Amino acid sequence: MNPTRRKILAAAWALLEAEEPGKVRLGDIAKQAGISRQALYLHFANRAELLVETARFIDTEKNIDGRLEASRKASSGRERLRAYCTAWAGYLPEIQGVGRAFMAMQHSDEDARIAWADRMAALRHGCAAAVDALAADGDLRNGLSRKDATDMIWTLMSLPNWLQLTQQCGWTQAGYEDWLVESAERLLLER
Amino acid sequence: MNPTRRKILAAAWALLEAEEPGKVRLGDIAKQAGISRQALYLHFANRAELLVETARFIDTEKNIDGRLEASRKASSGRERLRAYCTAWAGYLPEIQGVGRAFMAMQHSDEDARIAWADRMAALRHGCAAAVDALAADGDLRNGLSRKDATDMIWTLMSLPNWLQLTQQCGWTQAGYEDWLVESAERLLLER
DNA sequence: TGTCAACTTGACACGGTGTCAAGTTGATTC
DNA sequence: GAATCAACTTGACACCGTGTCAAGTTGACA
Repeated sequence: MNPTRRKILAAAWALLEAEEPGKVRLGDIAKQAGISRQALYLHFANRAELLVETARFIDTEKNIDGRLEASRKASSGRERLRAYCTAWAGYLPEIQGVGRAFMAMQHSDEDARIAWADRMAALRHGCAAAVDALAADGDLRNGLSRKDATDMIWTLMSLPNWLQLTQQCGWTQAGYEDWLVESAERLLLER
Repeated sequence: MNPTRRKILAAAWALLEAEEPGKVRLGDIAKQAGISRQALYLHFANRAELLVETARFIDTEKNIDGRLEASRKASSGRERLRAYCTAWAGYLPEIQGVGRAFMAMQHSDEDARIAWADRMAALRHGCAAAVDALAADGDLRNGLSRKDATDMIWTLMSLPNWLQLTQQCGWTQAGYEDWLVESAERLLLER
């Protein structure tokens, strides 16, 4: 990868983790990367695109796809649900900075809205796959449709929920993980 | 109440319900109220204060306090939990416009952040009271602390969750209400 | 007639994004 | 050694919404 581009993405990543993500300006990122603000526009069309690429950058650096993909190998639906929940729970703290920056832009920038929605759609596909595996095992709660089950767990896993529990309620990351797995099972499985 | 003030609040309310709340400008509200943009500042110091007062306005117009208070009268903890969940579920669609406007400001405006946090703190107090009632009845799930139970249900009830389920997943309001009550019970109660 | 409060019109500063234009610099190529 | 080219710099500026300031206008009431 282009070294300047890499410097910019690393700077964006670092700042979004360190500061209030909604308050990180493009000028701050440029300064952190050691270039001029205008040079950013030689590599990214606008703020939204920079955020998208930063998210992709983190994905590859942290091998996110591989981690999430691993849950596919689970033998049972229940096992798959657990694996997917823990993989996502481990992913969330990595991208929370970018995620919050996206959320801050949602209301003003259409591109940002779409980009974040895409990302959440990918998460939902994984949820749907886990639910399908549960249904195939006959483990899905009686009277619960696959769609509703998918919607529920997808909502449970959302970034705002993670933020509220870990940032506002003071839960540890481990506590959040346990809660997510257990809640998913309580809401989806027959007991 | 001062008639101009009332006109402004009604205009803000109407616009926040009708449009994308993050995109409603003060000028739009003024025009809708039939006054100049500057006249807004004769009644409210800034955007955040206008939103706060709009929320209070809706509260009194819809008798929100009374509705939420009614859940206190429940005889059992379980009944109280149900009543609080349904009361809040009925409240959410009323203030979703203002709520979204607040959420859009969270990242840029400290006043807005605090105002919304206050509101959510009030919701949490209600959650804690319901959890206490459950605990008094011995109905709280084994091994679940009151704080964790409160955090869980408080998070479940959040506006982002309502938005995701009803706006993105296409759930009906009734579907959301049923889900909230049932999920609260599944997560908090034994068995 | 005079006063006062509520409101209007119009101008402007501020901050962050994104654009435009005119350099500078260093490596490559003839 | 001169020309070229891409990457970058500096500096200016337009746009948008918020919030401020100043100078009118209007209508009620004394």
